[in-house]
Amino acid sequence: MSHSNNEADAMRQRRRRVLGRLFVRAARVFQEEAVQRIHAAGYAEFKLADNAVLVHLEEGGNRISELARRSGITKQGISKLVHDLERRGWVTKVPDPTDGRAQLVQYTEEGQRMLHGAVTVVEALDAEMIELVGAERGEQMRETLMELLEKLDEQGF
Amino acid sequence: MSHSNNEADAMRQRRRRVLGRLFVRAARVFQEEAVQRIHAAGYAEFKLADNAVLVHLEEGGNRISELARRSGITKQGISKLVHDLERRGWVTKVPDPTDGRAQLVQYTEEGQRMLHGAVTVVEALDAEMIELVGAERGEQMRETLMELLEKLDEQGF
DNA sequence: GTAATTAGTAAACCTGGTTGACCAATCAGT
DNA sequence: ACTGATTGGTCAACCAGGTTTACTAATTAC
Repeated sequence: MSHSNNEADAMRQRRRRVLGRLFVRAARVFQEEAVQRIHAAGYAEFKLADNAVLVHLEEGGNRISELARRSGITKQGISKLVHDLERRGWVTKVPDPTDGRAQLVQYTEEGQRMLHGAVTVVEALDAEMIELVGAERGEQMRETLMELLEKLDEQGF
Repeated sequence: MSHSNNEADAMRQRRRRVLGRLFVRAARVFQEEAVQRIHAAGYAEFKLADNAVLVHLEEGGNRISELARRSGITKQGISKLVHDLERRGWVTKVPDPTDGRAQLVQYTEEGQRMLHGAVTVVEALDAEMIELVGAERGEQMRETLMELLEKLDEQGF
């Protein structure tokens, strides 16, 4: 008799299956591995927080306040992060011709190279993970996850 | 013609489907909603970081160093967090009878009530999310996710 | 018994933010 | 054209959730 004793054991078992825990662990593993590989690809100064800006940069540049709105971080926070990214040579600020108060944050050429490298790394990691559970189940999971997020959004979560 | 212009657009589309992003967003939504509901359930002092300790506490208590190992946080970090949880009345430290250096962190009764409330909230939220995509696809996603994490673990990620 | 190890704490620091105060440019209403 | 309100951005002070470094006390290995 495997003396799995009481109800407390069963509870612990149930808690390990909760979506929240699974999402958090999966996110953490993915992010840590991605950052490590980006470092290994020659961009040792990359850090996770950079994504708050980099992910939203579009051709032509974006304003700090827009980046703040999109990323959910205060504009003061973004302002500091952009300054740091400038220092590292990955973005620059140019005056917005249409508004004298504003500045547009844009990738430098080196920044674009870095982005390209990072995207390549991330897509490879994505493919590896899908493969670990098989293409069919993996893509099914992706679709379900996307639908879940969409519904959560609709639902105001 | 919807002038979806160039390849940059396609790239942005692809990047939005990447597992990393999906995991991170799902984790964030789940956690924020769970914390909010735990607050609403009467435990306004609960914070996310508490999980690093609470999730690992077992009957009979655990040592700080053990909690540190399990949670991946330094024992100094855990030490401070435990102190804070003590202040809030949810855990106590009792001397370990088998080792004069050690102390065992245990739930107080109020702490157990809080835990029970939190678990209830989290399980309800889990069920709601599963329902949003339908029980079948939801449970399939959960199983795939669990298998993925197991394989990632085996694989040393 | 002494040396090395382990449990825990304290202090100083770092990162990734937040809030509050402010200036300069723009816009809205008259 | 003027004034008041709004918007874009920065600076400084602070905060949370950690980490590193340095240390003491108890235990274990020989």
